[in-house]
Amino acid sequence: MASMKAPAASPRYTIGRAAEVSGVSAKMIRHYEAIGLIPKAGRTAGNYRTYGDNDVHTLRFIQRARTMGFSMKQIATLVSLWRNRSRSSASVQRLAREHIKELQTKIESLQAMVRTLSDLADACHGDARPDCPILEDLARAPGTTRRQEQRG
Amino acid sequence: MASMKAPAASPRYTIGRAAEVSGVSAKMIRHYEAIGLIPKAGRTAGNYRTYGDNDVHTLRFIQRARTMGFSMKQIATLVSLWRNRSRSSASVQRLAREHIKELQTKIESLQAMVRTLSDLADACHGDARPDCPILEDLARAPGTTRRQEQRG
DNA sequence: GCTTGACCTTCCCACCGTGGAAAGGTTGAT
DNA sequence: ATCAACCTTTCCACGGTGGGAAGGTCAAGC
Repeated sequence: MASMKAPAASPRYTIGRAAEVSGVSAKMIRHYEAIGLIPKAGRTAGNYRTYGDNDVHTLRFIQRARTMGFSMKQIATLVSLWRNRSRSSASVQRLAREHIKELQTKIESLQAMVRTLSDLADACHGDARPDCPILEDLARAPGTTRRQEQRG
Repeated sequence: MASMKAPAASPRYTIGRAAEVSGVSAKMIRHYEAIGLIPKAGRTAGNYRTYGDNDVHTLRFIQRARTMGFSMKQIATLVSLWRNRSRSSASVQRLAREHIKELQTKIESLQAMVRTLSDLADACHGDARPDCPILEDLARAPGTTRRQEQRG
């Protein structure tokens, strides 16, 4: 490796810098290390953690996976798949599709809540009087006839 | 109605029975009491908590509000509005509409995740080869820094 | 009586993901 | 030498829920 302009065996970042450039807070970087999601960082003589470009790259990967709503556990798998050059794209796709299903399930249950609440809020006259279908519904005994609430 | 309405002065439930009929676990009933969401339960001579019909009714109210996705804080407000006979239906409606907005925001962000992931999963051939647009996307730097080409 | 087992009590620990804060050490610049 | 900005570890909190330990209570059976 006699390359002159070489990226200098990757610059070292402190945790604060790594946080800045990766978008993961210093707090969370330490946490990820503690739970074994990322390897233990190297240390300076003064016991400061140091990070290189590839560490930062990993952190960005994790960060982006978080914005996609993957759990820590799923991310651990994703990271190891990412690192494993002999992975199959099928395994990654499977994980993604499973996560999509989870997301859709969550979306549906939230939508059901919205439907119910919207109906109730619409039925509520919303003035100074105390009568309120929303409270009446919440107070209703289970088993009472309900209108819509269930998709389909 | 001058006659006695109750054949028995409101049956008393143990926490386990109250949990059964309200759908709130005994664990959570104690928790709700601890955080002041419900008043401290009465006790028997043997220090057991006792609950009456109205307590159970409140628990069911809380339970139903949970299934609608209201937070504990919102539920605390709802319960007090429910108890307060001079509330305005407008205040309840406002709370509900705010919650609906929160739910919709959450739904939208989940839907964005689904969209992104679905696109990526569709673009992934999903076979034994390691090439995978999903990982490539997660690894992609937001700024630029496209150092480590993952098979361009 | 006494034992058994189901129930209750309190208390502490865990999860996930994140942030806050205390109390101290290191670094780099003045 | 001092000061500010950074780093270190450790503990605590949130929302909500569950698990379990160690002990008390109660109703039933023998």
